[in-house]
Amino acid sequence: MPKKVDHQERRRLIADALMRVAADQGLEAVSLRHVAAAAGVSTGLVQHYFRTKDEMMTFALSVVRERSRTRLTEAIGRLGDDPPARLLLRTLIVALLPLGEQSRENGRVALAFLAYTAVRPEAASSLRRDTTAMLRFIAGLLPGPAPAAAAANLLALMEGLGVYLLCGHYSPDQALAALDAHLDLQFPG
Amino acid sequence: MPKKVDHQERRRLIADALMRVAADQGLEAVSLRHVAAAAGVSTGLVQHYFRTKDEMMTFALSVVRERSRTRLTEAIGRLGDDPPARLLLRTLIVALLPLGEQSRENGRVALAFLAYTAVRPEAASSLRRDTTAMLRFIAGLLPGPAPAAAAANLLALMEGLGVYLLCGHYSPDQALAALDAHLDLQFPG
DNA sequence: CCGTTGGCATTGCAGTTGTATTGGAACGTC
DNA sequence: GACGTTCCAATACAACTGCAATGCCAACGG
Repeated sequence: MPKKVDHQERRRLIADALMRVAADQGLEAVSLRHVAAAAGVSTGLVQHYFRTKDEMMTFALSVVRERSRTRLTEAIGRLGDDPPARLLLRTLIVALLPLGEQSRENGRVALAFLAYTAVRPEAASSLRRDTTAMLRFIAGLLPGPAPAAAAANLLALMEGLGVYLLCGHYSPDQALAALDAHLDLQFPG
Repeated sequence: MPKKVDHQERRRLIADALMRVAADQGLEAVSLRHVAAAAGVSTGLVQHYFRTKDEMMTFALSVVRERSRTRLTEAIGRLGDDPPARLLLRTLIVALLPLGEQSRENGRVALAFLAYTAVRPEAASSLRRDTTAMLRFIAGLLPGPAPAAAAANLLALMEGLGVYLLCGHYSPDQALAALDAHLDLQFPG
């Protein structure tokens, strides 16, 4: 059975093209042909690696999540061992906010998928798991009497800042100022 | 020139149908025919009142904004004169959060439009004006040395809570707890 | 060396899309 | 009552969609 190409790599290449299309024309513009054209391949190839469009979408969503995860672990890794909680949290959030150019692209796609999953509950479970994991992690770092509520607070703040950044309602400076103001409240002294 | 029907009312009826479709199948499912079917009218009628699909979308977006505005002013109106700042802010935010059933529907459409405008900058300006107006209003109510940052903070928190509520990541109780925790920080004493 | 198998391009198809066009019914104005 | 205008339904059309079917080509196992 001859197998020369790396299946996973091809899928990732296609998902990349999908994200490029989705990032600057929206998820509605994502079609087999558009994605294939953006990837510089034939639609047959796309069909070969994804039996259905939904399969392709699901995979692309997993790539989006993976990218965020990667950015997060790298940023935290750069901090060294046992950083102070406030710095750790700030780094975590800054890493996930769409501040740079390619993180903006990722964010746009993530926002599109958010609206997408709001309508397709079967695809929402993975995202939900991500946020509950984040919630637990953040709650473990926060001082105060009610870390769970404070964690939900901080995570929602991050999400809102991300949305407003993507839509151009907030400037990066504004967003960071708001974040720091919040951390000032959360870490008194 | 015979004019028997109320132009604005018809447009609103169509926009209602559009929002119903968008709320439970997403914006991608919004087509002239679907909207017409949901409204129980012919596609010709839809075309008669909106020369193009984009015109229909833009109008629907304005209806979404208007609905939020109405809910907001009604909730604040119920408060009477000169309510304490914290109560006023909480009421404002609770009114805009997708907690009830029909406010969830509105929220879903709003979220879909958020992703929509993230890709079509020409449609984003009205939303941007809304948030800057909100920012100014909230900043005027907040104590502390940096009300602007605190306002951006609070508004982003609201947006994030809304998103997580719509996606089912947060329960209403969680969201309200997070909100109150934040207000506790913002209004010490 | 040859058949089999995976990789991929091409084409076809039925269904949906936005929009333009056509036609007629209902109505106010003269 | 005739006329013009508005309202709306029906249909036509080209472009696009997801998907299936087909066929060619290279590569590997026997």
